[in-house]
Amino acid sequence: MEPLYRRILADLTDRIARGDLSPGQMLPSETEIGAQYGASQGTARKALSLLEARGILERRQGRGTFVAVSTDETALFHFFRLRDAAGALVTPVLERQSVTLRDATPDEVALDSPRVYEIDRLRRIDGRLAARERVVVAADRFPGLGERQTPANALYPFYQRAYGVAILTASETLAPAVAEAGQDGLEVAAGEALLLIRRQAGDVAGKVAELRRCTYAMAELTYAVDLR
Amino acid sequence: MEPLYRRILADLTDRIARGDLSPGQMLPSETEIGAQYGASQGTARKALSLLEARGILERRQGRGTFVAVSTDETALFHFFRLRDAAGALVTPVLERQSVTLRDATPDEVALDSPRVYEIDRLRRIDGRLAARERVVVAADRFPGLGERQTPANALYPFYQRAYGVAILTASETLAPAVAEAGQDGLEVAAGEALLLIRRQAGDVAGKVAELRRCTYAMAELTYAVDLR
DNA sequence: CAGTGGTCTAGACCACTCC
DNA sequence: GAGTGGTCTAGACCACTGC
Repeated sequence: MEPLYRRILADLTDRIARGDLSPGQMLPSETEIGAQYGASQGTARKALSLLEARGILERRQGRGTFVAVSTDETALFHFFRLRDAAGALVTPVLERQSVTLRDATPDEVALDSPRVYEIDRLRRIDGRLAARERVVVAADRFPGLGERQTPANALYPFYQRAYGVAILTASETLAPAVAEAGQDGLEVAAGEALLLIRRQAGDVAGKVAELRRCTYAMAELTYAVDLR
Repeated sequence: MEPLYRRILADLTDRIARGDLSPGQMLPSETEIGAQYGASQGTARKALSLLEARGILERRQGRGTFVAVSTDETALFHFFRLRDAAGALVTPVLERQSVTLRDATPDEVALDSPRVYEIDRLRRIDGRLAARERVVVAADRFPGLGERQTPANALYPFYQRAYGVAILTASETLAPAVAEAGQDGLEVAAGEALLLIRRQAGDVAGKVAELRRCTYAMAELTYAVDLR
């Protein structure tokens, strides 16, 4: 028998993943949610606290409980790890990007979709073309992405705003490399150090929602991680 | 007024950090801990659950609550992120290591100690000298480290077993680099890709307990991270 | 079987936010 | 002042562990 708080947890997660509850929306009080599931306030509270710990909800004493909203700040803070020599956040500037609709390749099975959009972005760091990011998402989860205005900066707030897809987790694989001249369309010299990053990003329900392959020319840059 | 559960939390953390409660030791039951602090079982439970979430305690229904023990497995799982091309854990083999007692350098102020031990390790990956790790700890927290037998593999279980210092967190800074021939005493050719990693590792109380500077020759290797 | 943590309740009071 | 989450209690029953 599954504990009551787990059922509340699963049901709320599901409703948020389906878009039944949207970003920024206020939830009923603990007492009321408890009543809806035939549970006490304490049991509803347990589920709500767990959802808060996962970053799915935000709760504030005196205000209420809200579906967490992804902003440029939170997205950068969680998922953008490039820092300069002093440890300060680096902000690449978009040079150009293209969006293509195509068939998924075999190594994109995790997206579980035959058709995908690929967003290809070239960005400048300190004036130099030093970042190339190829982002792939399932076409059926992001319908009409090719016709939309895609944002110049963080994609995750856009995913949430336009499609209700909240990115909460990512697993990355990093490898250093030595550049060939002009590799990946970047302004890099042969023999320069590069950092190659592959990312799988997951949504509220833990499903893979995005894949990326990035190349960064790393003169003076570092990648910062916290392990727990 | 600080909430009761926070005082229990802080006090237990402190007792573990001081070595008053040692790794593997069983704690009293929830009810009894509550009684010791003049609190109910539910309040003690809240503190204990938080300590479990932080990895400081381990709790098991029917068995009891125990101070978490660092094993080779948990240490590798949390803090050793090198993987081979297939994503499997890489196991470097110790070639040789040396331990030196010396004055702390200015960039080691985080250790808050005038004297430090430096453990310098060279390790083989797939038969090649491909890993150099320089580990620095405060001499007064690890007395006699130079005279002890230091382990061939994971240091963190050793820190905990021998000195009661449990490593729970680490922030790392990664940078790719291009090797010079024989750099850092490794068997690397000029122009090969390297990964440089600096780490600050924190203990139960959040204090910096260890610094490391590592160099890895990365042919076919990757570094895996999970972001949340 | 006794003892542990895990779930759940019903109710109290406090701290904060907003009108 | 009304409504929210945050803390805390006392007690119940269940599920699991180990003797």
